[in-house]
Amino acid sequence: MTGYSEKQIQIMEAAEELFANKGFDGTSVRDIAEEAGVNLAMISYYFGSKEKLMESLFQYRGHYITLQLENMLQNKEMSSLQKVYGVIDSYMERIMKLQCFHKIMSREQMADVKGATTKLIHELKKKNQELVQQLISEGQKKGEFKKNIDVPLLMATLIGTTGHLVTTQHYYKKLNNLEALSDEEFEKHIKKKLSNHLKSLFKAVLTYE
Amino acid sequence: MTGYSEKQIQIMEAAEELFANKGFDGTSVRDIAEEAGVNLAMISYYFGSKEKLMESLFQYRGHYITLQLENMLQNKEMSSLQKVYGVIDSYMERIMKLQCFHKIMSREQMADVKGATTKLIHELKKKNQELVQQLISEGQKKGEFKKNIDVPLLMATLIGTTGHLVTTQHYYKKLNNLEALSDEEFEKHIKKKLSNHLKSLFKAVLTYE
Amino acid sequence: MTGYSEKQIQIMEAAEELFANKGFDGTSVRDIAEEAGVNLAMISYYFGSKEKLMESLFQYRGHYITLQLENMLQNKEMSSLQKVYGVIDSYMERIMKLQCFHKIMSREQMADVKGATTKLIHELKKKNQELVQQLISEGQKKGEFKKNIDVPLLMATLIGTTGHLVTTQHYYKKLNNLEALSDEEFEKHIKKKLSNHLKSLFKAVLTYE
Amino acid sequence: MTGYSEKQIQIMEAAEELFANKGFDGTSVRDIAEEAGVNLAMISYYFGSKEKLMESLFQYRGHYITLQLENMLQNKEMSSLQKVYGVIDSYMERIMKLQCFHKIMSREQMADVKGATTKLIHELKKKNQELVQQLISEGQKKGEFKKNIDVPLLMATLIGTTGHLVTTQHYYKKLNNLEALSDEEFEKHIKKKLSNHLKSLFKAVLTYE
DNA sequence: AATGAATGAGAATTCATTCAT
DNA sequence: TATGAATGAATTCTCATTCAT
Repeated sequence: MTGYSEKQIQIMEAAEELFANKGFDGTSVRDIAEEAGVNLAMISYYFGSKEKLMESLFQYRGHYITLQLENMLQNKEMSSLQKVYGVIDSYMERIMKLQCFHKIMSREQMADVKGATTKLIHELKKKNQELVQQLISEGQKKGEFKKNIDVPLLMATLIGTTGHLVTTQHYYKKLNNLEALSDEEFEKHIKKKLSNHLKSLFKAVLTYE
Repeated sequence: MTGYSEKQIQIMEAAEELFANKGFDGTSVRDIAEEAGVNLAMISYYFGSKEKLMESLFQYRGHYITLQLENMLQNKEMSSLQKVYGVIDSYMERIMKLQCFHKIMSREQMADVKGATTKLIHELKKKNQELVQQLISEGQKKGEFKKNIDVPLLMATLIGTTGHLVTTQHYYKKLNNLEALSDEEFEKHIKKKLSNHLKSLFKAVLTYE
Repeated sequence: MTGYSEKQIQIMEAAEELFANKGFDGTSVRDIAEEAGVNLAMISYYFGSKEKLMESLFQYRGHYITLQLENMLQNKEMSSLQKVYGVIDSYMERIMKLQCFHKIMSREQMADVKGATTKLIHELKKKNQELVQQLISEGQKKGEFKKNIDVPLLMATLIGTTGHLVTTQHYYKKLNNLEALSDEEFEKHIKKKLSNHLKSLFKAVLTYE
Repeated sequence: MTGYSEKQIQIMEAAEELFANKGFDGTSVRDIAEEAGVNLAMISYYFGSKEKLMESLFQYRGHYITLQLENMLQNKEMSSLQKVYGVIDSYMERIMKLQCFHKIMSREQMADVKGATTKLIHELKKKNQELVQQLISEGQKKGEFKKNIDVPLLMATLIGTTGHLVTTQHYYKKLNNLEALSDEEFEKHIKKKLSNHLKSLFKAVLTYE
């Protein structure tokens, strides 16, 4: 139970796509209302303001984003590398599923003025980094991983590479002659490639071989 | 000779910072005029419109961005890996120097509607990818590099990691307790770390050891 | 029997206070609903519109306002001056009890466009003036009062002085260092002062000594 | 020199009339723009907002209102009663000339929320009361005036009577069959009547005969 | 070349009211 | 009888741009 009505979700998802592609300021509430197929005044009615709609969206998606990974991390039978692979796939999967929301987050992270979303983003990043740090430390203790791993930069590579690919997929498609592929095929293609790429990258950096 | 007067550059650089941090639509021409310390009407007067100011900015910075690398790539005395290292440092250096402009480019790449900047970005990406491709191929021919290198994804890692770090440096600082550092110190710190990180990443992925 | 349900009165009294202090246009039906603790739609439901609510309020209060004085005026044992004093006290009392309503009337009287309230106000003023005129004439006939009394201006002094004090009591309090007094104490204080003031004024103007 | 351009004054005077007759909230900036014959956006352009336009109006008129009386009060040849008459005429004259502005002030004084105008009104009232107090005291010292004069209530009578007449002149006209008179004639008529009325009132209350 | 003044278009939001239940 | 949801119209204000000088 998210606490949002069907119509509210309809509005948030319309806003999500528009915010992702046109930016918050580039999107008018008219655009959102039209895209969502609701009356213009409903947006203020339901969310109070455009700003608060954005906050609601963050809460709505943020809720979904956080409580992942934990049970996998506690699994005693997986090797640390397997767990890292799990993190990679899970992260990638999540971004792929919430592409629009991640574009919005990317945009927000660039802003100089700290809005209501800043704190949420900070906490999300903190939590993610801690989980991965924990995982790497575990691998190091077990002797699986090298010493001297720079976790923050490793995170930057995971997040940056994935994010870059997602936000520039249109260019990627054109640059690599994949325009014939349907959206689904392309997503499948890119997921596989990216997964392999990141795994080989992480393996090379983390392990002794 | 860039063809831009001092005042025009003043305006473009003010716009650059604002566009980077607040987005194109989040920045008003009034903001720009104020930041640049020029009369409001000057912007339309000099550039025609806000849109065209953006295009001028791309031309102004794009001009600077492209004509790099070539002579280094033709150097016969450097190993391929050294050249790759050169590319990494040169790219990183460039992004660091033009952080604002790169933020703008990141934002633009997310947009769905293809503006006047789209073509420029596409060509830039194409050229970069070709140069690196060429370099990798050379390394492979020389037996320095492994076969089966996925250049587009490697580019995504280079660009994505660097870009992510630049655009989220504020979070990085806070997350890693580096807030005491001055901007300069931090930049130096991050450059070194990132350079090492990317080089070890590329080395691990490209070479046989 | 006024013909209004408890809930309707609740709404009208909430509206009365808000209209008095914020003006008709400065008060939203939402404000009224909230203040009255009723559902927003109830107001249209019960009164038809905000405008009609105002009219109902005028009817509700107007009803109460008019049917005063008459029996006192017919009293054969009071002197004319005593009757004038009675009018002063009765008028003052009424305004004090219906301060909010009188603020609303003051506001309405300034309006250029003649609303539904205009006629009611006109009739009220007419009736009042006639009654006082009658009373003065009686006093003149009896030789108690001077000739050449300008009744309309005398009314203006009665109404104007009282009204001014009521509508600006906040300033009066501050200007005369009475802020320590409770609302009740202040009302008592002001009533007494004003009664004395008006009576001495009227006595001086009306009588031969 | 008021510091306001011709166009700004044009706007303020249009606003003044509308605010007086329809109230601040009952007047839209559209109304003002239309009445003033200027473009809608000019109002924000010149004054920032509707609220600030109101403040400017208060400053514009307040400026004119205050610096009166003083030299008359210092005149050694006039009797105190003559000076009081002077105050009455001067006050009345002022209100008659700035009828609209005084309506606005009357409205503002009823408001519960203290806006930017509150302080100005308070100071104006304070100054006025002090000047009159001073004048009465002088008359008392000279033995011209009675002891035990309630100055604040006397002020209420001056201000209230005049104000009431001004704000309800339309009713006064109709009630006293003066509708045939032109505006100018009526103003002349009312001025004379009111002046006489107030003077006789004050004389009766202040002096020993 | 440069600018203060001006403007039409469009922004977000609030409003009184109505409707379906 | 009563109400949560919905809406068209109108609100204030900001915007990028242009014009007269």
